[in-house]
Amino acid sequence: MKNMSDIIEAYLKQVLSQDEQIEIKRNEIADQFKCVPSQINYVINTRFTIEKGYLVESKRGGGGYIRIAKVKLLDDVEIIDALIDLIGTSISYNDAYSLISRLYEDEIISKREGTLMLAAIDKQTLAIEEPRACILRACILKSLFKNLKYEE
Amino acid sequence: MKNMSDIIEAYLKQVLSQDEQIEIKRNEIADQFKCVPSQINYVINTRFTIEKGYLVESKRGGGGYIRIAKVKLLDDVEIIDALIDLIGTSISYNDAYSLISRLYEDEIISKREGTLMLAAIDKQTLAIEEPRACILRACILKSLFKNLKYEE
DNA sequence: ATTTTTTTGACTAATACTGACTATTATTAT
DNA sequence: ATAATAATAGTCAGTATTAGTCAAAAAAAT
Repeated sequence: MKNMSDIIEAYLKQVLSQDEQIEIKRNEIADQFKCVPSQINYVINTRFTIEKGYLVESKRGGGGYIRIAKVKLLDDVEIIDALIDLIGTSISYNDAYSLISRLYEDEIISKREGTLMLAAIDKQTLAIEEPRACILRACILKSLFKNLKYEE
Repeated sequence: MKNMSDIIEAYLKQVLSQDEQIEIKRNEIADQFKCVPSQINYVINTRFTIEKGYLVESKRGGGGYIRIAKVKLLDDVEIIDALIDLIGTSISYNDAYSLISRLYEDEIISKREGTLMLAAIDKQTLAIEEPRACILRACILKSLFKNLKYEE
């Protein structure tokens, strides 16, 4: 007998194998598996991450839900992962520019997407002093790059 | 779509898809959906905001009404400028989400561009506490939107 | 023995629903 | 004309219904 998180994971994936996306009620699943509701969050946070190819959205309040969708990982995942490693925890605008250029040259992003990325991380936009701007820039850039890995 | 507010929203939008603007009687809609009249206000205040592209007018007293109109802007630049104005100096993630959705619905940006924009401004990405995150988010979003106005 | 993963629950946050009270406008009575 | 009444819509705060967070305890793996 595996642990409960694995069982819930398997159950959700089994349902997902039939539909492209599923909508669950956190409390219902928790009841079904006799666990506390927050364990559903644990399962989702550890097993249905974007890195593993899932997109999760939710809404609270009456009629609330958690929606899990399977996304298609693209071919360029390895290149992107390599670039994410290069970003590290801090990166200058110029180095970021190089990485974005690289994505454009490899035809992973369009010119317009590249321009948008640059707009998001330039010095004037971030409007803070240097050591912290580089850290923030790295966070934003990594988030942008991660999102390039999947489709839909 | 399980909760009443979503159902009422969908109904109103369906009627709006046929006419440019609609005029409803609050009590009639409340009767129709078996809810209290103030729920109609709730739906309007949460779903038919100016950020989402709607204009609402009303009149009380005999012959009173609530009029909902889909705002129509002329060209892309105008829409973008209007949205930049709405950003102001500080904006929550949810409000930003509405604005980006708006650009997508108006076919000014692709889905992937929208996803990238969201990735650049989400809470986890910015990784700072709330008052300052909203300010930073506004800076980034304005920079992104401004870039949409120029094509190469 | 130590580290990692899982489980738990108290607390927090977001969204939806309700009803009593208020505000405005139109109509009717004086 | 003015005042009273009827017919609307608005506000706000309280309750209900969800989901999220976080850190401690427990269990499992190393």
